[in-house]
Parts: sequence; C-alpha cells; structure tokens
Amino acid sequence: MNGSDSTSTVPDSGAPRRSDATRGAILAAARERFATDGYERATIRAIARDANIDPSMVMRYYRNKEGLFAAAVAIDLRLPDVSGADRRQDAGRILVGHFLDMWEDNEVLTALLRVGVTNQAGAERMQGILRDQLLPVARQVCPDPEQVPARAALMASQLLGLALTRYVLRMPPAVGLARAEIVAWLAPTIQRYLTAPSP
Amino acid sequence: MNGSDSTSTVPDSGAPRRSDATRGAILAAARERFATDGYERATIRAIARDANIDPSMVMRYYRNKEGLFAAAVAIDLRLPDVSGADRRQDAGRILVGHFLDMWEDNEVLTALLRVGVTNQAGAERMQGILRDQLLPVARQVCPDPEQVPARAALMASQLLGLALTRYVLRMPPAVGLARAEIVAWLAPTIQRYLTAPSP
DNA sequence: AATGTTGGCCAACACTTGTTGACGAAGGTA
DNA sequence: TACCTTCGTCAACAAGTGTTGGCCAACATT
Repeated sequence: MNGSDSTSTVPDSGAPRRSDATRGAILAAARERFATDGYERATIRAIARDANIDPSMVMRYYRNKEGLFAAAVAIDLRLPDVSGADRRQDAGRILVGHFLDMWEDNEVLTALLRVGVTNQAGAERMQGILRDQLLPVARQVCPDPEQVPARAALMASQLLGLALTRYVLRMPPAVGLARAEIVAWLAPTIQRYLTAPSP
Repeated sequence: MNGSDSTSTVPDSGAPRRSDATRGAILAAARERFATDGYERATIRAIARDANIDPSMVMRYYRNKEGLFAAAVAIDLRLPDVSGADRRQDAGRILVGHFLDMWEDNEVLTALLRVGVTNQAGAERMQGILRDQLLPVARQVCPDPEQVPARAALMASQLLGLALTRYVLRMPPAVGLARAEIVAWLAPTIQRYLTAPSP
C-alpha cells in the first residue's frame, strides 16, 4: 500500500518537500488505477481515495488529469546492450527475456498499454518509446540502417502482442505459457526480424 | 454514412420491422464510435447524434449501453480452411493475408480491440473469438492436439500485435509497411508457430 | 372510421466527472 | 511571540453521463 515500488516514487528534482510522501502515494495509486482501469475509468476521486487524501490535492500537485498521467507513467525499458558481436546473435533471446522481466513486475507498462489504446496522448507516448528506446536497439544489430524502423516496428508488434494477449486480455492459453516456453518460441522471431535478410 | 458495411446491418432474425433503417443507422454509428473512441468515450448521445435520432431510441432498441455494444460488435473472422495438404504448408501466408484483408476494411475489429483492452465484457468477447475461431484453425494444421491452445495463442499474439501497432497505436513505421512486406515477414512466424516442432 | 401498435422526440431524473476556491491546521522563520 | 508558507479538507460548481417515462404522429388492422 505504500511506495516500495520498482520505479522510484520520489523524483530527484528540486529540494525535498514535506509533501513528498503524499505525492508519492498519489503517483502509486494513479499507476495502479491506470493499469487496471485505463484512462477514462481511472477517476481522480478513486485515485485520491486509494491514496487517502482529498481529490483536490491531485489537482494542486499535478494540475489536471493529463498532468497526473504524465507524471505517473514515466517509462524506461532499460534495454540491454546487444551490440557486442557475441550478443548480437543472441539478441532475440536476450530481448524477449528482458521484456518479460520488465512486464512481470511493472504495472506501469500495463497502464501505458491500456491508456495508449484509448487516449491520444498515451498513443503518442508509446510511439515515443518505440522511437527513443526500441529503435536504437534495432540499430545496434540491424545491418541496413534504412530498414531499422521497419524491423523495430516488427519487433514491437510481436512483443506488444504478447503483452496484450497475456497481461491485458488475459487469454487463458497465453497466460498459461511458461516463461521458458515464451522465450523459446519468440526469441527466433525477434532474432529474424532484427537480423535476417529482408525476405 | 449509411449501412453498406461488410457485416450485414439488418439481422435476419424475426420479421422485418419498420424501424430497421433506424436500427441499422444506430449500429453503424455505434461501430464507428466504439472503433475510434473506445467503450467509455463512445457516448450514447454521440452515437445517437451520428445516427440522427434521439438517445432514448438507443435504449429502447438495445436496452442499455452494454446491449448496444453486444449487438454492434458481432465478429466472424471467416477464417479460410487450411486443412488441405497443399494449403497446410502455406497456412502462414494465407492466414496473414486474410487477417490483413479483414482489418483493412472492418472497423468492427478495431472497435473490439479498443474495447477489449478497457472493458471486461470486451476482453471476454476476444477470448471467445480465440477459442471459437482461431483455435479450430490451429487444430487443422497443428500435429499435437495438446499444443493447439498454446500455438493458437502465439499466433494471436503476433496477429493482434500487428493490428495494435498498425491500426490502433498507429506507430509510423508500422503504418508505413506495405501489405506485401507484412505478409513476407509475418507468414514464416505464423507458419512456425503452427507447424514447427515445439522448441 | 375507430382502434391498437409502432416509431420518434422531449424533458427530466439521479448520478458522476474534472475542477475550483475558500478556509483552517501545521510547521518553519523572524 | 508573530508571521508566512506549506499541507490538507470541505463544499460546491458546471458539465456530461446513462437511463426513464410521458406524449404525439404515423401506420396497420379491423
């Protein structure tokens, strides 16, 4: 119920304020609500109730609902480096494994996916992640620079598709897959999208 | 603006009523709104305005918002038969092509995906489609019956992931892919998920 | 022509939403 | 002590939501 998250609750910008605890509680509650309910159904009142404060505090600290979402959902995929010659041929396996780790204990990713589907700002945020984080990884291992965007998009389609069916739609057979199975099946796909000659 | 959809607007149940035109207009408007706005933001008032009728008519004909959604989003993927020995090795190519055809001119699929992400009823509907339509196809080409659900789920993850990045999130590199490119890249993936020995 | 049925609109309901401003309590500083 | 900033609550607003029931015109049936 308190802020022992994986993502730091207290931002390191500015001097520490007396209200940092409240600010953190709001962010934590917001992340949870956005993840489970999506943007529209995650009401400020519900978030405030979860954080045990008054709804007006949310407005004071984050201006409005969009500002709250922007503050609550800050994503760094911490994608590993796969530029080494030995790692380049293992990129698929490494990336799929890392992706699963990220998704398993990070409700922020589910929140962003849910919001991205129904909210324009959320969709643009996801486009930014593809551009700023996934694309550089593709550049590390992809031979032809011109094909990098397409290959990164293909990789995103498979990885996000898995997250969608498994963590959001919770389709039973997708939920039932063991981690090792997912890696074994998806790694060759990602590897091919990144490094195989274009078909 | 009228009901020249791929999915029949007038259901073939019961005698033709004088209000069938209105009913159809409501369904068409609902499909469009659900597709572009998702469940929550697609308000009955907006749908009624699009259909040029009073909001109360929607309630009279479809009981409530959930009933309207259930009536508006009825999906038949019309998946082709791939049980023939010659077609079995082309299943990947056939299915990806068919899937793209379906998505390109069918806003109902986008609607269901948008709603499935934020609405429990929508998510269950998608689970039903996987179970009743995708799974049988996997059964046609998959050797081991016990692996059918897992393989169908893998296929769904890649196909839905493409739809997500291309038609919902509209990530630029995914939108920029040509139809032939998508088929060429994704067909081997689907083919492998369906027929390759489990890794 | 009289009747019952259907299609449609209007006005209102109970409720929830995001958002705002006034006001008091707590804490630091002079 | 007095002052000023910060933190928090309370009550309310304006707008929009799904939903309901009453009323009237058009139609069909007898």
